[in-house]
Amino acid sequence: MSSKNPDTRHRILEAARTMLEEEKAPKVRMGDIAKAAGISRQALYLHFPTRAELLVATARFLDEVNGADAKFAACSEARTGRERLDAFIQAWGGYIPEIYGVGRALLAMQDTDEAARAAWEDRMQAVRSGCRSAVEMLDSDGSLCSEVTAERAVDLLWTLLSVRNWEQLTQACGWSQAEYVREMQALAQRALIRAEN
Amino acid sequence: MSSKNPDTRHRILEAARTMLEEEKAPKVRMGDIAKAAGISRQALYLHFPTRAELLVATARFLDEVNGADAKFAACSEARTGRERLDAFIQAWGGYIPEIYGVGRALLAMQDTDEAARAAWEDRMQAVRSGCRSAVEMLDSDGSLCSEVTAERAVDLLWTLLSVRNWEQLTQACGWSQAEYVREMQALAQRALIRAEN
DNA sequence: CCCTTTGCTTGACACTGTGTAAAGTTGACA
DNA sequence: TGTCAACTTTACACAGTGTCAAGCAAAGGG
Repeated sequence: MSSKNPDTRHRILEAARTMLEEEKAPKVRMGDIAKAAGISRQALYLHFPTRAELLVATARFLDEVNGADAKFAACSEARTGRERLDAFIQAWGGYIPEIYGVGRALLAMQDTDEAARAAWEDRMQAVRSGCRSAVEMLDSDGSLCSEVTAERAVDLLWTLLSVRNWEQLTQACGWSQAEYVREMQALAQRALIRAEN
Repeated sequence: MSSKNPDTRHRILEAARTMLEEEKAPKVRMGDIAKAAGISRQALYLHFPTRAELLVATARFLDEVNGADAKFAACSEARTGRERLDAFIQAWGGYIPEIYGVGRALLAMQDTDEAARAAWEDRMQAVRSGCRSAVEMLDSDGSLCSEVTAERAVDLLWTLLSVRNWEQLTQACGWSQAEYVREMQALAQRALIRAEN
């Protein structure tokens, strides 16, 4: 639509990706990204009208580069609910650190920018639908814990796997990624899967 | 130290409390609070040097007014680990909505303001120590799930009970406060308590 | 009754970051 | 040679935080 040189656009996205990988993603400014892309701030606005839109585009770009969709899709090859749950949590454990920086930046502006909030929510639908498919399989499997409805279980799982949780457990509690994934697999199993009696 | 009229200070805190109770706490500005307190913006800065410090003071004020400490302390009267876990989750379920607004405001600026981040973390120590005492009792009780260490369980519980989770489940998933507390009690029990065999 | 201090007021302003506007430059292409 | 597209530079509006300086009004002591 409004974009000009697709090459420049690509350079911007690459620059944004690199910048936003770093620790302090929410502090990355438009000017920083422009400088890293080797263009002026105004040229940046020619390609992306707002910061939120640039961040969203970067998130999409990241997903594309990392083949996020394919990784999630691969989970549906699992043949039991339990396997799918594990596969999904594993996939998610790899996904979150990939988009962590951009996600943090987007989340940080969600209070002031409704578009950013909606965009991030939209982004998270991939994760949420992964939760849903895992839980549905548990349900049809008969392995879903009888004390929880499928709908409830989706919400719970989705919340357990939110970026915020990841953040809290890795940063404040010092958990490693591997620990986190393992622990969440165990937690989800204990909380969602019918106890074998 | 720097404070002048303690009466004015109190009026400010009351005004801040009221303003921050509302939906869009992170958007509440210094000027808004000053106006609500019936003073000028500059007078506000005479009492609280930064926005972060005002928010922290407001949080403390809220805790005091609501007798938060007493409510958490009452949990230790429980005589079994299970009871204490339930009592604590119940207390927490009442606490979070009380400080929700201020907490949201503080969390929203944690990326740009290190002081705000540290202050909120500090505030959350009350909740975290509640988690610790509940888990410790489960542990000495013999009712803690054998698959998880006590330290791990504290981290997990703390994360389950974070404001962000509350937020996600109530806002995005439409859960009510009562549902949330009930469901978290159940989840914590399934995830942390040894299965009766 | 004056005089000082205290607590606040008003008005101006620096600073940061986003986003807009306008005019100038450069290179490709016809 | 002329024109168009993509980008540049400079300037600026706007919002919000925090600072500074001068003024004012009331309380209280000499």
